[in-house]
Amino acid sequence: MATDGVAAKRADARRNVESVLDAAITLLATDPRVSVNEIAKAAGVGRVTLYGHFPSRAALVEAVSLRVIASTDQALSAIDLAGDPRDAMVRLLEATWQLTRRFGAVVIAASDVLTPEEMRRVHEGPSRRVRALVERGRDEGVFRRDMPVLWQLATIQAVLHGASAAVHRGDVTADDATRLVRDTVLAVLAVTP
Amino acid sequence: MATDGVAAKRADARRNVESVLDAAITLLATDPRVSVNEIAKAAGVGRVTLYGHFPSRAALVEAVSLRVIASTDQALSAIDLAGDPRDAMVRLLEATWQLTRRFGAVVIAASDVLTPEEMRRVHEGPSRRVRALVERGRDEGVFRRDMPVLWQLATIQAVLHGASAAVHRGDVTADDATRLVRDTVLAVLAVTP
DNA sequence: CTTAAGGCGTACACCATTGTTCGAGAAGAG
DNA sequence: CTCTTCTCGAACAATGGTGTACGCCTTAAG
Repeated sequence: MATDGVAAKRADARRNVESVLDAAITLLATDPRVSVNEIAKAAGVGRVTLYGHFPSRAALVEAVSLRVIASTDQALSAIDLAGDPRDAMVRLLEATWQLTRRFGAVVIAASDVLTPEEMRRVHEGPSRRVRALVERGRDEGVFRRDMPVLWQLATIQAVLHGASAAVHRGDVTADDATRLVRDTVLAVLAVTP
Repeated sequence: MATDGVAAKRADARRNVESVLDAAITLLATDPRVSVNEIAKAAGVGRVTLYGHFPSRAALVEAVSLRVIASTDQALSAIDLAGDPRDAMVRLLEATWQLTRRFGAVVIAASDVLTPEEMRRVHEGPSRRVRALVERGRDEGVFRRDMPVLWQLATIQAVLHGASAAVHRGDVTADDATRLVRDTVLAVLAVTP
């Protein structure tokens, strides 16, 4: 009965776990404090069933975070970061913007649950790539060096977050935002003439 | 007994209202969901007493919002917006940055309580000045025109918010942030060479 | 000093949310 | 088909927050 050393869940159980994770990601991405009830309802599953798979709300949020991180890491690792740092940054931004739109406020939900240490570790993966690229651009003289790298990373983060809010608010369309994020970040990073 | 047509509260009552508002602003500025209990405790006042002055948590948050708005409006109306738009923007940013640091997350608390309509109206006051300045800069050819004004405003907002977070996180000092906010926003607005 | 307004703590009702228990029934695995 | 696993709803306890009622004490105002 066990194809593995471990339990081997039934098919509908695995299906339900998937539904719950999907629903949780979708809802948490726009409202970090949705109730377990709403998540279960959106997943087409009873609340008790959900608790059968995740021992607590915190555990669910953590599972969602891990999935988001994995998805993010996978998407970003596919990006070619070679060549002119500006072009590489454009590619990286494009992908990151899609991820920001998709996952948005999950980070906030996570920060309510994960320890600061875990949060730091979780952030590190994706931001490492951006950081490396920014540093290379600085070394090659195409990105300005009169600001701390950490500040430049924070600004990129802020622009992405702000763009997400602006789209949600209806100030700009999602398509326009792609271009605007790109141009804005490049303007921030560019060396002053 | 009534110097006015109205009630004329006792001296300690007015003092307590002040304490509560001060404490509420301080606490809400870093955590938008503090409990009434904590606010009362921080104000050195019983929870019941607080409810004697504000009928509900929402009413308190609204009063705080009004006070913050008034304070903001007063601070910003003192800024000279004439002359080179870039210099005027620097002055405006300096003041806005101080306000952002001081009041921070009050906006978030407000958005949980006020209707979207009220929120819009409340935001309009302060953002009107920034908007007018950005538009003048565009007309005079010193700010770029290949982005929507709304986007530029959103970006300024995002940079300020991000700076606040970066300082809180310890990535940069508050003093450095002043300069960095200035340089970053100017880079975003400047016409491309 | 007298009086009324205000402050304080306790206690209570109310609500939403989390997490658990139970038993009947549906659905997958063999 | 049978057996085991899983689902589901209802019901329950616990928690933590909001808002109210009451009685006693303190303090400002005249």
